[in-house]
Amino acid sequence: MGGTEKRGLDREERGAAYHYQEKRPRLASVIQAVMDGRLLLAEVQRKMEPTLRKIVREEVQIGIASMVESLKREVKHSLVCAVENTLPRVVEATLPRVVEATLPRVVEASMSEFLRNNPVPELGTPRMATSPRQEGSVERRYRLRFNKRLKTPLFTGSTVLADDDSQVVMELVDEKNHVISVGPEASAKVDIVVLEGDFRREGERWGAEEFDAAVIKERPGRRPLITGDQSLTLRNGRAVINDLSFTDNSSWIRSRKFQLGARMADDTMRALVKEAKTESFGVKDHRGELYRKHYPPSLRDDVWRLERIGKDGAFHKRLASLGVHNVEDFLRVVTRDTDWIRKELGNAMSNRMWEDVIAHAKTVILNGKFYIYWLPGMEGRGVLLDNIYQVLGFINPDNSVTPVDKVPDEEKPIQERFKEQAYADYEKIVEHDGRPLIDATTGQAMPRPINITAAGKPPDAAQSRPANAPEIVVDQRLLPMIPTPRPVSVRQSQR
DNA sequence: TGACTGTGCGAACCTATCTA
DNA sequence: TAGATAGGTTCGCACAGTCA
Repeated sequence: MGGTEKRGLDREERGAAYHYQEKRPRLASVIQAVMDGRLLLAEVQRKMEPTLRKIVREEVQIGIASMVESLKREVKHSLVCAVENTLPRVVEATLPRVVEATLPRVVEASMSEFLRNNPVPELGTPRMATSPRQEGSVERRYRLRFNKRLKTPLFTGSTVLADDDSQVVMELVDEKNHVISVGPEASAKVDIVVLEGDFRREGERWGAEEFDAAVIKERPGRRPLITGDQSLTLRNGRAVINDLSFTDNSSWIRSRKFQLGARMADDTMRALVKEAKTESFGVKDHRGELYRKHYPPSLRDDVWRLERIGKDGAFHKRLASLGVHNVEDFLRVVTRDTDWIRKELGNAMSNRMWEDVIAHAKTVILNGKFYIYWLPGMEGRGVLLDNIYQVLGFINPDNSVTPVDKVPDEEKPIQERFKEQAYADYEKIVEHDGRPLIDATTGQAMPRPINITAAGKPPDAAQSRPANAPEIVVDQRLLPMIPTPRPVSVRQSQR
């Protein structure tokens, strides 16, 4: 097993390995490669640019230095002093701009002259009038964009979707964000690539070369990092990403995050169209999704879907041995005897962990069913409970129900004994047969059981789930309905 | 044969408790 | 109070079985 290379180990080294920077090629070797026909035009330009940039910078510096010297000779001593004090700052401030403004023209002119003097038949006529390699050299008129944010976190093997579960659409837009639907660009091919997670922020400028340098390839010996729609063809400026998934997690990369990027497949198009990228996101092992906790959990979820209870972990095994297999089982046993189940889990379950488990479990959506414990030897009397055996009220012989919060004070001791008896004899609790249940104090149908949190309030799933947990919307129409009540004689308060 | 899926193993990580 | 320790969870890796 590769146990020596676990989490946190050698990440920097691995990151560095994947960010191997190509050494700057010597001009002579580049020229030789071109003459041999081993380099394509784009490669030539990419390899020569650093050298040419250096030459231009040196020439500009020499020119400025020469100018300063002649100025010095021509002005009086006092003026020379002033110039000496201010010029360095001026030069420092203007030099980068001078270089940036000069470099593209020099590169272009040098390339043309170089290729005129060194004709390479396979290369044909130089076609790149502008360089997309440097943002700012030529403003790219259009840009690609992902129409929506991605749904995160992503898992290996899962299809990449937008945060609203729709498909992600690639769009070609202009500077006013209008989709370009006509012209050759609107039906061009687009490549989808994976980028390093810390590559630029939204709105920042970058050049094509920087973008390409941030592209991540799969780890050695592994399948391609993404599979599916890696090559799209725009139709009227749009292309749907139907089926794209990651084959590997993002933990091995320095930033531990990826971004999806999109670039025009054709170099000519890249001179006109800026690349797109998404926000950075983590890609987790597929098992992370398989074992993911549910927010909120459902009554039928395995108990390990609750926070702090690991699948096949110690608590899961202990609960299973006690007959607690799902969230409903767990909540029922908690309602009946919190102290007992708490002790059964042992000291390893700290108070804080216990609070987390309970808080998560109580965000469950109840299904609205009623349960009844019929008191033995007391004809027609029973205890009305919800799914998780919280007492809702007490059933009277006339089939009406006194809600638990409306029990007269003088009856509370005996009702408390009924409740304890129900919990002690819980195996005889049965699901309600559907007869109408009428609130004895209002004459209205008994309200359907609602969720009661530890704080005594209905849970707010959006508040209780962690920030990164997906929001689950429960369709209330799918929940069982309480039978429509028949008008029956309302039990008036007779005591 | 390669991709996919399930699972065992073990290291990293988190949290609470213990102890000096 | 801070460091050590212990117990539990999470997650990456590797491997075996299955399937197209």
